Amino acid sequence: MAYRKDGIDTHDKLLEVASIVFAEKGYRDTTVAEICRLSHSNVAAVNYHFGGKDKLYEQVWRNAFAEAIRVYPPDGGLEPDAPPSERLHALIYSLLHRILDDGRLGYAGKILLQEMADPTEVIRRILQNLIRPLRQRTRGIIKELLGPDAIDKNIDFCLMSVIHQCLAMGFLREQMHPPMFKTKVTEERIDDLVDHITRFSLAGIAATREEKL
Amino acid sequence: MAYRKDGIDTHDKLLEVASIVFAEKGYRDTTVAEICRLSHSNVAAVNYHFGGKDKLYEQVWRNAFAEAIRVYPPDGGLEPDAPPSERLHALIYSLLHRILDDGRLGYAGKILLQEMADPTEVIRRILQNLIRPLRQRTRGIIKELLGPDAIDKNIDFCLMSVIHQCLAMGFLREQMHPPMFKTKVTEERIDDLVDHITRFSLAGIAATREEKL
Amino acid sequence: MAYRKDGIDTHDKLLEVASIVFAEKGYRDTTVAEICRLSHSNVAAVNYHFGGKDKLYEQVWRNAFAEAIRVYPPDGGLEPDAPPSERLHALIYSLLHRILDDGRLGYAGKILLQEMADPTEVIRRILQNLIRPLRQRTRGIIKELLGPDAIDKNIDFCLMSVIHQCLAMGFLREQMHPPMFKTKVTEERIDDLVDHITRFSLAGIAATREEKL
Amino acid sequence: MAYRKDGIDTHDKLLEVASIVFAEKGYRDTTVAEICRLSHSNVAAVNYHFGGKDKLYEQVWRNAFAEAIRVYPPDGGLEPDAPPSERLHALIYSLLHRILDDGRLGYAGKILLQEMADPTEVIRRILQNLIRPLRQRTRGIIKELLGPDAIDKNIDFCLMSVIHQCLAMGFLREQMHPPMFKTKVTEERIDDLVDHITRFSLAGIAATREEKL
DNA sequence: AATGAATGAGCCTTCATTCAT
DNA sequence: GATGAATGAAGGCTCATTCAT
Repeated sequence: MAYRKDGIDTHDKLLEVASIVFAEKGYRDTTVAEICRLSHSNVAAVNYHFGGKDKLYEQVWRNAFAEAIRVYPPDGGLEPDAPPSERLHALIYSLLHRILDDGRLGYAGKILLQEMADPTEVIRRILQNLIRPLRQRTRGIIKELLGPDAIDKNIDFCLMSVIHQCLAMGFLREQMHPPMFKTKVTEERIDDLVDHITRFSLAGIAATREEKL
Repeated sequence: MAYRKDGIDTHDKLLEVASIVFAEKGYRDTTVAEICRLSHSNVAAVNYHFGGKDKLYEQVWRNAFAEAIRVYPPDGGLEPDAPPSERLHALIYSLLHRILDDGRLGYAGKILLQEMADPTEVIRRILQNLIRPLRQRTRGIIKELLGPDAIDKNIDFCLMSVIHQCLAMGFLREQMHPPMFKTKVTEERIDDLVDHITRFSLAGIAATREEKL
Repeated sequence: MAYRKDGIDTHDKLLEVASIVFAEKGYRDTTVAEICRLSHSNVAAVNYHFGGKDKLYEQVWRNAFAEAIRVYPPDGGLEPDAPPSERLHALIYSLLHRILDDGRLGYAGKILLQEMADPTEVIRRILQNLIRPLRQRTRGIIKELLGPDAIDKNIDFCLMSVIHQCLAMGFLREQMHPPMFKTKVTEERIDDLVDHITRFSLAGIAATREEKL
Repeated sequence: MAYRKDGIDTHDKLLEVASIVFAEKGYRDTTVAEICRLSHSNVAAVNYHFGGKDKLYEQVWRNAFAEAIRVYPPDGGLEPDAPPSERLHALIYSLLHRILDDGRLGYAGKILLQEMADPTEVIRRILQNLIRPLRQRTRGIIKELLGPDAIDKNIDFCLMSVIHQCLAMGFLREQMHPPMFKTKVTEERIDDLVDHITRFSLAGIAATREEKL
């Protein structure tokens, strides 16, 4: 009985189901039994195929992140020598879509946020490795926008402002939305939001730059 | 010291310990047994004094929020007719301090963020009731800054930008710090950050306003 | 603070409340805390006044039985030399009313039945002591009706038939009523039932007597 | 013998032990731990195989009832057009044996009575579904014996008299025996009791019939 | 390669009772 | 005489993991 009825092997099915369940409930609230049940596998399957709940989670997470990067690359197809304002726009575009575009990314965005909010020890190291390039790229753009005299502290503060505007959308979207905003961020309006954050941030960055002169 | 004169000691000790443990581990990972052990109480103490783990959690949360509001009131002592830019500064000041100032607030900030990241059903209702006034206040300031012709969508987007810059500091501070920023936000530098976010945001808001003209 | 607001002392109030709660839920499902709460006493009151849950229960039971006997004495006011058929009627009358007449007896009947269905070790001894006289009286009447040649086995069988018709009313009234019978035995109809059981039993006894001739 | 080839052994052993323990102590006083211990199983075994204490209890109860009906079918092998007095005899025979014949039925009778005396919410529904046919059958026989002019009230009263004579045997056998009767109802004498109840009841029914003329 | 029965540690909660006041 | 805070034993249940097949 090596083959499944649906032609997907147990390993992949587990991974697929686990992505959904982990994304919705988080690591701690997800039970191995539920994943196996939804995968039409037996309860030992997770341990058999992945060596434990934590290992499965790590694998799910790697897949999610890789997929997010693949679909929405940070450069957005731009040449490295494009104007920094355009590169910032591309970066915000990719970051926001990764987080909010459930439709295309499956559960990658949700898992990313879940993990950031309540990090598992297993994942900390991966997170850092994967995020470092993103940080460097964004930092470079902001540094360019601020000019050669920019001090580290200001760069970091602007970096925070830009990135936090994007990331917080994921965290707070569901919790805060009904009570917080009148405008619901549907997938169709993500691009509006991208434009807003870009414009808002470019002005903000410029303002802190003038300050330094 | 098996028996005490009144239950206040045990009650308060339980609450204090619970604040710490809940803040550090979150609701789900905290065990009643641990709280009782650290409080030098019996395992039944939580049920006796609070009626259950969830009730204790709710109480901890209420205390944390009340304390945060008390120490850092949203108006920051400003008159209601102060200039909107000053009121925005005061608001960002109080919000950021509530979130980041562990020293003065104890565990209020951590618990607030924990709950936002991984909301418990118990808390949703409270959260909304308590946050609504804050949102209204902020929204009012931004509307003032944007002028009478501002459309809801733009107001909401600016509201997001401002609030998210602040809130995300809490979520991401620990997780992101080492890999993300060179500058560590110590308590001494919170005020720098407040100034930055205010300046950044005022410029951002102004930029989206010009757009609409 | 020796006196209560309502002028009933704690001891009696506990007893009264306990009668109700024990009758409704049985010994095991009744909690000391509930009795004390309904009595507006503190949780230690039961232990303080009665020495424990079991002791309180025993007291409640004694009261219930004594009250039942007092209100409906087994002889029904008849002279000992009344015709046996009348004395049987009086006995069935008193037994059935004790069991079914909640209105007048308070919870005596319910407790009696509760205990018979699921006897507590504490109570067994009391039950036997109190029931023995009743059994003897009933046995005497039936023996008279069966005549001098009656054998013990027949006397016992008729005794069972008569008593079980009455007692089972209590056990099965609530459980069996809706599904079992179209006729609901309200308090107004108890006397009809008394007449029925008397007539039914007299004929039954007579029939077994003829058999022996 | 920690692991078994299939779960049937453990499952059945659990069921068997549970039947005994539930029958002897009732639902509330039976602990899952005891059942597991006596079954040489782990404490989690009940939850694994049955989904909880209540589910196990329901299963035990279903088995007990099914077995009782199987061994002593209500018609006792009689044709439906047999004389009503014979059908009544068959019905009393099967009912009484179900209740009293521990030897053949295992613990079916005890559980049946336990549940009737102290009904669990879980079981109420089942009880009614299973007992309804029995009631209808008995009611039909009595109606036949009473003749076409019988009124509902009289039918119900006779139905009570017949059924209660049988059922009460189960409830009261152990509690009442020593103090109540000289004759112990051993299994050998059940048939004597069946004959007695049948004769007693036929005469009783006839007596109430004459009354109506 | 895969299964599923079985495990045991751990969790939250209930409750009768105790004890210092 | 009365209180109520505190206790600890016990109960049912969950869940990731193990192991014999």
